[in-house]
Amino acid sequence: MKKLEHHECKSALLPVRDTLDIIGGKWKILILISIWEGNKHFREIERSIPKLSTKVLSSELKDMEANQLITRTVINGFPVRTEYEATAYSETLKSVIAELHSWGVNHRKKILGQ
Amino acid sequence: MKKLEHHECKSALLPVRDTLDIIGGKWKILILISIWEGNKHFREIERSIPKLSTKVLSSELKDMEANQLITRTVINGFPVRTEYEATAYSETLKSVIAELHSWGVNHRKKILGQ
DNA sequence: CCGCATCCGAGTGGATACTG
DNA sequence: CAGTATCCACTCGGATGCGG
Repeated sequence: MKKLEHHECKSALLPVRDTLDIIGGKWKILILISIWEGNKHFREIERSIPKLSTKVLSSELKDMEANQLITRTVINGFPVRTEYEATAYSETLKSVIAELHSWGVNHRKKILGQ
Repeated sequence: MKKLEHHECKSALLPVRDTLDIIGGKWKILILISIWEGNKHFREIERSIPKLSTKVLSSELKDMEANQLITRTVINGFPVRTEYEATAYSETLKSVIAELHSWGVNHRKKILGQ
């Protein structure tokens, strides 16, 4: 993708903020990765991420469902079980995460090597 | 850059979080863009970004200086003036921002088109 | 097992005033 | 002009308990 020029930055802001709102929190990427790794159930996801409370997990999952990164399926029976799964669409975030990762690796090298 | 595979995600997390910490706040990208657009002085930057208080601006600028995205130069005289400038290094964020932007544009299209 | 409701403390961020 | 200090409202998020 081409680089943004300075004069284009202002108009670029809203979508940038949208994206940051969606993946920028403290937990969303962790949760997404946990699901990518195969965790499907609420407690499974909770246990896979230290320090994450049920309240926060619950609200994060709702956001992510609204943004179509995951699906939520209730399986009737007793006890009730719920399955969360990553959507194909969520895969499109991988290039974004890859870019964040790449910059972060380089930045860490730069800051520490001084 | 190649896509991340699932099993690589865990090790990818720290650098991703680093990057999000650096640009993920509510203001940092706005401030960076304001400086890219030519605003150099504290009050100039403040006035260019609605709702941004001096306290927050002050602390954000410190973070950004620590991360070498900007430089701070005090010009003696009276009244004292200070110049903030974006570093060449800060330009490396443009591809990250471009990726966030591109995903955000597409996401907005997807969400609204329903 | 799933996940919401409630309570509550800590931290964030806004407004304003003030110093150098 | 540049930035800090203070006060305060508000939000966030942790702990816990409960209902389905």
